[in-house]
Amino acid sequence: MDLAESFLQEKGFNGFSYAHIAKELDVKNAAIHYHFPSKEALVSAVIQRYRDRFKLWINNSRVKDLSPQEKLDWFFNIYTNTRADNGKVCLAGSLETEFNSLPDSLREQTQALTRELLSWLQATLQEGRDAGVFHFGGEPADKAALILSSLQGGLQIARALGNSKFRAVVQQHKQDLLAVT
Amino acid sequence: MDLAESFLQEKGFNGFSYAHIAKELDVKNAAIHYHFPSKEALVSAVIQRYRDRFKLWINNSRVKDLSPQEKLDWFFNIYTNTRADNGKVCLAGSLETEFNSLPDSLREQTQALTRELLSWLQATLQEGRDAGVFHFGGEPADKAALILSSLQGGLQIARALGNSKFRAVVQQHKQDLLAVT
DNA sequence: TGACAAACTTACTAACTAGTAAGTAAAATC
DNA sequence: GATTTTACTTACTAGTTAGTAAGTTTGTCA
Repeated sequence: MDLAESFLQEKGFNGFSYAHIAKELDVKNAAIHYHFPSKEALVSAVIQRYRDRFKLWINNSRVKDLSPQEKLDWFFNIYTNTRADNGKVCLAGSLETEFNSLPDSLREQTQALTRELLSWLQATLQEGRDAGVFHFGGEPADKAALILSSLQGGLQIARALGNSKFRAVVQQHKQDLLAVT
Repeated sequence: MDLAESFLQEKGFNGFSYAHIAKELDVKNAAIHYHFPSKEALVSAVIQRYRDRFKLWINNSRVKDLSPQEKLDWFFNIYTNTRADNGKVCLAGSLETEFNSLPDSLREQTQALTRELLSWLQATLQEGRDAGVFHFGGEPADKAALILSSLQGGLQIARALGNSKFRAVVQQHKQDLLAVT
């Protein structure tokens, strides 16, 4: 599952095969089918694990009790670390690019994951604006959509044009949110 | 080339084959190899055409003579129309997701395309801020990276969660840029 | 009318894809 | 000590992939 997750983020759903994983583990192709009957089942388990992990984090006091600014920094850092790890891309973003060639169950998993990221971000933005530390007009839901989009897209652009482009995105968000208007 | 471009934006580089194009055109597989010796050559020609088209547009007086606000609207509309056309995704974004499994010449083409989009956007933001119609702190290059990232990412999120998420991104950008601080 | 070239088709290949069926070795359980 | 379960391997299959070589039709031009 670790390898599948890595491959998804590095090469996309259509970019890796059972053979890639088998070679890496030095086992045969069929050994993976023993644990996961289909590629669909394997990737579904990977997304589920990712969702569970995120849920655990945001409900843990280590994140829950942070200030809105620190929460946002924590969230940005997830993406910064993803970027630093072999230029990986957000799992949700990777799956969305190939959404049209995904089996139904994986589409649903991708939808659920994206919804969960988005709603946590929305709540955090709301909380920060209510506390007077974030400044933005419009709906928190819209600002959340903008920020998540740019993080997903930023990781992709960074692949072509380098790390500095991703850092620029994060920095600009902080500038936009924290600037006293 | 039209079909290849569509498939790239709908299913990604690894998501379509010569067979898909051949079937659509009602010709044999080998007929495409006659015109484009390799998939690499085909996709390279598609990206080059896309770059040429963008260059033509931005240098045409119909776009060149617009106000910064109108220019930005024109740019946003490219993405809105891409979204409306079968839920397609930005060509650059599609290629970046699979950047790691792309042949060298396509990586270079993708880099060049992204750089061109980014530098036009940066110049337009600069122009708008100088004219006093756009309001943002920090560097125009960073704001350009943020906007392009979010448009690419927004098209992808829209696949999972629907059109409204993409509209939210565009609306929030206008809110952020035009709000008098 | 004949030569030539453009745009194919037919018929392949070698490599890779997800997935399966049957057999095996070792460890856990009764 | 016998039985069962776990975690594989061996040996496949049917379908798809990009790509090739040789032959065919069609239109153009001298």
